[in-house]
Amino acid sequence: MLALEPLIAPPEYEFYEGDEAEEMLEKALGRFFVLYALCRVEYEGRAKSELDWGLRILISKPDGTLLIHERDKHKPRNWQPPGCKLYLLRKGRWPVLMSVRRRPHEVIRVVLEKVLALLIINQVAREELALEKTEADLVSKVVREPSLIEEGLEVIDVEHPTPVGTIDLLARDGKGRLVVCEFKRSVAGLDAVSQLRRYVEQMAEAHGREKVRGILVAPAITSTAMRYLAKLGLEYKRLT
Amino acid sequence: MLALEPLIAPPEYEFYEGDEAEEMLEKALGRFFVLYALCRVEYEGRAKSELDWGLRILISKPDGTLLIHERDKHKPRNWQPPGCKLYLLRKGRWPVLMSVRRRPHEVIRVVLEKVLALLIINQVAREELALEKTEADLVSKVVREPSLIEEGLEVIDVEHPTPVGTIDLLARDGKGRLVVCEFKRSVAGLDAVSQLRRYVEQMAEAHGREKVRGILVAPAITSTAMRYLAKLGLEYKRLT
DNA sequence: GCCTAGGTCCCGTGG
DNA sequence: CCACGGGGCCTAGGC
Repeated sequence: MLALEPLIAPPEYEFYEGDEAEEMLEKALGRFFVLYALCRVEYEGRAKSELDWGLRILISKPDGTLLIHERDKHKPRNWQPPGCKLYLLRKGRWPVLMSVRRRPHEVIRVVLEKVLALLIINQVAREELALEKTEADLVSKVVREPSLIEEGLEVIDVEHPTPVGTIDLLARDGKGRLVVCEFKRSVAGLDAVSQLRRYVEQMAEAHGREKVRGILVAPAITSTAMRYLAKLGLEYKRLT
Repeated sequence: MLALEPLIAPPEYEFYEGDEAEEMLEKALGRFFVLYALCRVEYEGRAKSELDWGLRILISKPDGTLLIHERDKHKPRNWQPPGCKLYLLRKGRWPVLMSVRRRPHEVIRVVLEKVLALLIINQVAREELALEKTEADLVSKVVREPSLIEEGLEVIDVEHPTPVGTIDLLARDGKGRLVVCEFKRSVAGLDAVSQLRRYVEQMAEAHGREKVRGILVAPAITSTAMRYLAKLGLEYKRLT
């Protein structure tokens, strides 16, 4: 049985470079692999960055995803999304991993000085079903039980398309007025109010402003958003 | 010299479990480590998910970041941001890695059936300086050269605070009118128009609508956004 | 701590 | 293919 011990804290003075490193990486291309290496990283595309020599963790997935992580933070320091192509080339004595995205055109080059660890993985789980409490769940809750917003409400449509975007839920109240509902699963901010306003004014064009109400439905709302909402004659309904 | 070979494609029938696995993981806690394991993942917090038994890659950083990657996609399947606490516990014969976030309260539990590989890393690069072409760069370009927007423009303020958000750039035109500029580094959409409108109307309250112009500055704009913009009497200036 | 806004956002969905 | 909007968004910056 192969010991897993060597996987624990490989001493820093052990590594591969040059031809040796290139050979190892050749086996990895197209597979799921994790690389721990001393490298330089250049990115150019919509934005641009350069990372000087440093020890980094690189993850490459067969779907074209590339992630370059440093010591801190959730987000990778540099990355490439699925669909990109990975190439192995040479720059002087250094092997270089190059990932290319077509649209928009973006390139990452990882120049490898020392490969400290390479883990090539044969099998990784794919996406499976998993439940979540999303905004859509909140909407369907209201579709089933419109009185959660207010008594006498009647649902007309969900995901209702307009020239200025899609209305989460469209309804009619007890007095026959249209009710535009915008849902937020979390704290609603200024952007949510602006969104709701766009939809309300769009509907008002056909029906008249006095015949249209707008309700922001969310578990909470920021104070500035609340003030802005009130000023526009729109409403807020707390719903968790 | 420790061979790196064992790091390459460890056969699937080699693994640690139970006590052995727990011992290995104890050494890893608090360090930067990469784990390849057969595991089950439960997440509960703002949302909720459950992943059935599967082979996954788990990255844990000393800053509390936890990332659980599957075969595809850029984003981790489950994660925890920096600042979370990681604990190692036991559930029956299974070691469990539990990561806890305080606010909002969120928990991830990774139940470990088999540890196939564990890479504990001593040193990883931290954030370094790196240039980028951001929206801020676009703004400063205009601050230095206001004629890029139009002749006779005079910059009054940048990052100008208002009760409904922060105006990217505030200026005065040749005819003494206020000019509110909203910048987008990429294609501007409906949201950008709504944002600009909020600011323009805010400034109009003090100065009168006819004394205030609003310009959306971006390399491109969607057609729906352009229509909405025109309807509101706002302007678009292409700038890359 | 709250709140705003950007991001190489990614990602799904619908036209 | 574009475009819109959500996200457990994350992250930075201001107050």
